[in-house]
This record gives sequence, C-alpha cells and structure tokens, in this order.
Amino acid sequence: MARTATTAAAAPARRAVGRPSKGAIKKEAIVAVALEQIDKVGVYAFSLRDVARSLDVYPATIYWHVNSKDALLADVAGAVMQEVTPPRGKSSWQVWMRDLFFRYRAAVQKHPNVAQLIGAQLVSNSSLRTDLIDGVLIALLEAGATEENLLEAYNCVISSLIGFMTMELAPMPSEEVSQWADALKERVRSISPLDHPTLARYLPKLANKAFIVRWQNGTEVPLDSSFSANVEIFIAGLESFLQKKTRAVAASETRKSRS
Amino acid sequence: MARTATTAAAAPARRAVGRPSKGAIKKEAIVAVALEQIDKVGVYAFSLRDVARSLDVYPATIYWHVNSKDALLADVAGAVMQEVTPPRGKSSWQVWMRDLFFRYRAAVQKHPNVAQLIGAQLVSNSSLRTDLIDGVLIALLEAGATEENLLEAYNCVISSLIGFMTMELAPMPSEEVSQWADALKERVRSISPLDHPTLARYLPKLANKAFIVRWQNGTEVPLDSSFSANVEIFIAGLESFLQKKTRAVAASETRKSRS
DNA sequence: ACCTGAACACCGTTCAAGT
DNA sequence: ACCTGAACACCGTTCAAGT
Repeated sequence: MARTATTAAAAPARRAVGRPSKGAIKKEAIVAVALEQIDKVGVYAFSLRDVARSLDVYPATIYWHVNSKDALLADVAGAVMQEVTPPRGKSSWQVWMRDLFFRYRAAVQKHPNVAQLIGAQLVSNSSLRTDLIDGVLIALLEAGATEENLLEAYNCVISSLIGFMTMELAPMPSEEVSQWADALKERVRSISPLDHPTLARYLPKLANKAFIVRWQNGTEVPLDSSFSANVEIFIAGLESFLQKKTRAVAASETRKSRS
Repeated sequence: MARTATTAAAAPARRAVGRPSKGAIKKEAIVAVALEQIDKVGVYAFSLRDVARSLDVYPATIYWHVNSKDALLADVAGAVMQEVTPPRGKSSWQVWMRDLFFRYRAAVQKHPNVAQLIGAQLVSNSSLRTDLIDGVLIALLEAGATEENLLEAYNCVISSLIGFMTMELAPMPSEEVSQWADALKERVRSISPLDHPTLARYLPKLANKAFIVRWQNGTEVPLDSSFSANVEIFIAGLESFLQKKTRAVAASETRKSRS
C-alpha cells in the first residue's frame, strides 16, 4: 500500500543537515510551499497532503505547525498581501490610492490563484493588515470623510480594491477549456440581431475581453484598460460622495478634523 | 439500503403521465437540491454525494444528468442569477442601474453562499445571461458610452455589481467563530495609539461593520449603508468617466441628474 | 434512457506512540 | 518539541452491468 515515494530520496538528505532552527523555519516553509502549490494547481486542487509530500513529511506533521487547512490558506493570503500598502508620502490622497490599487494588482498578478482566496474566502481574517487599514483611513480623512461616512467610504475602498481583481483572475471552468471556449464563441456569434440588436452589434467587441463573455481569464488576457477605468471611476465617485455629505456644511467651512 | 424516498411518490406519478420529460425534471431537481444543500452547509462543504443521498440515488446517478461538480455549481449560480436583470422601462439609465444593483443584492441575499460562486469561480460561464449583458450595454449607451469606452465601462459595472456582494457575504473562517471573534476584538482594542493614532481613534467605529475588521459576515450584519454608498459612488464615478471622454463634444450640457 | 453496485484514487483530520 | 504510522470518515469520478 504505502509505496515508497519517488521523491523520498531527496528528503533525508536535507534532514541530515541537522538544523535545530526547524521550528520557526518550518512554518514559513509550509506557507511558502503552499503558495507554490496554489500557484501551480490552483486553490481548488490544492491539498495539505501535497504540501506534506513536497516537504517529505507525513500529513499529520503539518498539523503541528498549522491548525487547519483554512488557517494555512489564510496565511498564504496574508503573505501575498504583504507590501501592497504604499508608504505614507507627501502625495495627495488620490495619488496614494491609485498607488494602492495598482500595487494590489501587481501583487495578486504574481499569484493569480490567491485572488479568489483574498476576495471570496478570508478577506477579514487573521493577518489584519493594520498598515492597510490605517493608510486607507488616513487617505479618506484627507479626502474629507467625516464621522458619518467614513465607514461607508472605507468599505467601498476595500471592495473596489479587491472586487475587480477577484473577477479578473477568477478561474475559468477547469476541464476542456478549449471546447468550452468554442461553445461560448458559437453562442456569441449566434445572437439574434432581431431580439437583441444592441447585443448583436457590440458583443464582438466584448468577446474574450469582458466578464461573462470571455473564455480566458486575466492571467492570459489582462484587462488593463478596464482596471484603470475602474480606479478612475472609483476615485471620481468617491470625490463626489464625500463632497455631497459635506455640502451643507461647506458654507461655514468648519471642516478641520486634524488629529 | 435504497430506502424509498419521501419524495419518491411524486416522481413516478409524473412519469405515469407518459412524459418523456423525466430527464428534464431530474436535472431541475438536482439543481434545486444542490442549491438547498449549499444554502445549508455552504459551497465548501457541499458534496455531490450529499445531493445523491437527498435524492435517494447512487452518486453515479448524478453523473448521468450533469457532467461534473463544477458544471452543477455553474447551474446553481445561473439559477440564482435568474430575474436579477430589471425589465427595460422608461426610466433613466441611473434608475435602471440602481435597480440592477439592488435586485442582485436581494437575489444573492436569499442564497448568501452562492455569492462566492458567482463572484470568484464562474462569473463567465454557461448561463450567459444575455438579458443582463444587453441591459447593461443599453444603459451604458444611454449614459453616453462610446465605442472607445464601452468595454471598460461594462467591465466596471459587472465588477462593481458583483464585487461588493462577494465580499459582504464572504464566509467567515468556519470553526470556532466565537473564539476567533474574541481574538479579533482583542486585537482591535490593543492597537497602540502611539503607532497608529488614526487607527486607534476610528477602529471602534469600524469594528464588526467593516471588511477585514469584522467577525460576522453580511448574513448576520448586513452592510446596507455601505452598499448604498457603493452604488452611488459607482454611478457618480461612471458619469464622470463617460463625460470625460465626450467633454470635447459637450459644450452645451445640462447635467441635472434627474431621478 | 436511466440507474445500480462497486471500485479507484484520493482527501482533511485525529491520535496514540515514538524521539 | 516535533514527527511517525496508522486509522477514520469522507470525497469526485469512472465503468461495467443491469432494466
């Protein structure tokens, strides 16, 4: 039953080094290997037993270092989130926020399969990147957010930040992508101009570049211009939103929320 | 083993009518049961074998009606997406779009666990709701979109529409939520006012109501005001985005946003 | 056309026991 | 403190065979 693994020869060699530093190292190593695996096979096919195999240990060993598969996934997401928060600079809040969006995109483009982890499963988890939250709040206050609308504005920043990339990098239906792509292409071509004149006219322009009518995701067909548009739309909308609330007070101009 | 199902009485009765439509019926039943299961246990714990058990058939039976687990999940997502697209009315594009957003929210609030399915896994799949795409395109053209920016605007609509709800209804780390919640609460309280004065001041206002710093999701603590803000921010931002491109043409404009 | 029965190759997680 | 070895209770999927 337990056939000696083909990779079994490599592991004892590494163990022969005899480092005592294993404890601290191991946790990081597990997260690193997990990230590697997720990059390779996706979060869906990812398994704890695979990372155990990669490290030449028994599956149970993983459980000494990590509480559960979910906890490990949370750590992986946290690792990718590192360094996305831009440093506080002298720049305007708009510049800082644009920077934030593009940094997040760059980070998650390096590990596309982690995007769905961050977006759909554990946005609100352990890592609790205080620097990110702090930075967003500072930017929003600078933008004129008040006690009444800070919460709403913050939530909109986070969802805009993460929402687009979650969708851009959402995995396509795994198996038989090519045949599925052909079917979708066919459906795109067979839209009746009588029933849907607008659709029939513009769908060719959207094909494989727009959500719902694409057969490759952002790793193969990046949606650069749409992402930029999203950033600009959000910032412009945010300006409008924050000014609307303070419009009544704007005459007296008592807005000095200095901390 | 194969106990006669409680619902088994209904099915043969329908077959006795002599319809060849049994195939079509079963497929719908499978999707219905799958949706039920996902509502109950979540998409993570959802299993094909469970739906087989619910229908009192062997697991292999499911595979006669559906190609794979993924395909079934796609059908479930499609079922929830039904009827979110507002009918074309005489109203302005802003009103139609607001309606679209709130209809989507209502639909997905009825089946919160499906939100992550739609958002992160198979947005661009089989169902291909032509009415949704058509409606969005018509609204955008009415809003002044051109051949140059229609694609970008469309993608931003879809990602804004789906992104927020994906995050609002993202499942919390399953096990031991209460103890995990306490840990998060503790961390929220222990923010150093010296290192992060802004954070320390405003975090209590965000606690359990904001992404990343909440311990209950949208099913328990709905983010109503934040969602509304998101809709208004997006529409305002979209107006700005579309007008920017046509500003050269718009010497005479009357931007009174009637609702 | 539709379903059974059984098998295959996996999972995550737990736990005594070793060192 | 860290890991082994084995077990438990599951999975999704395939496939011959039945009716």
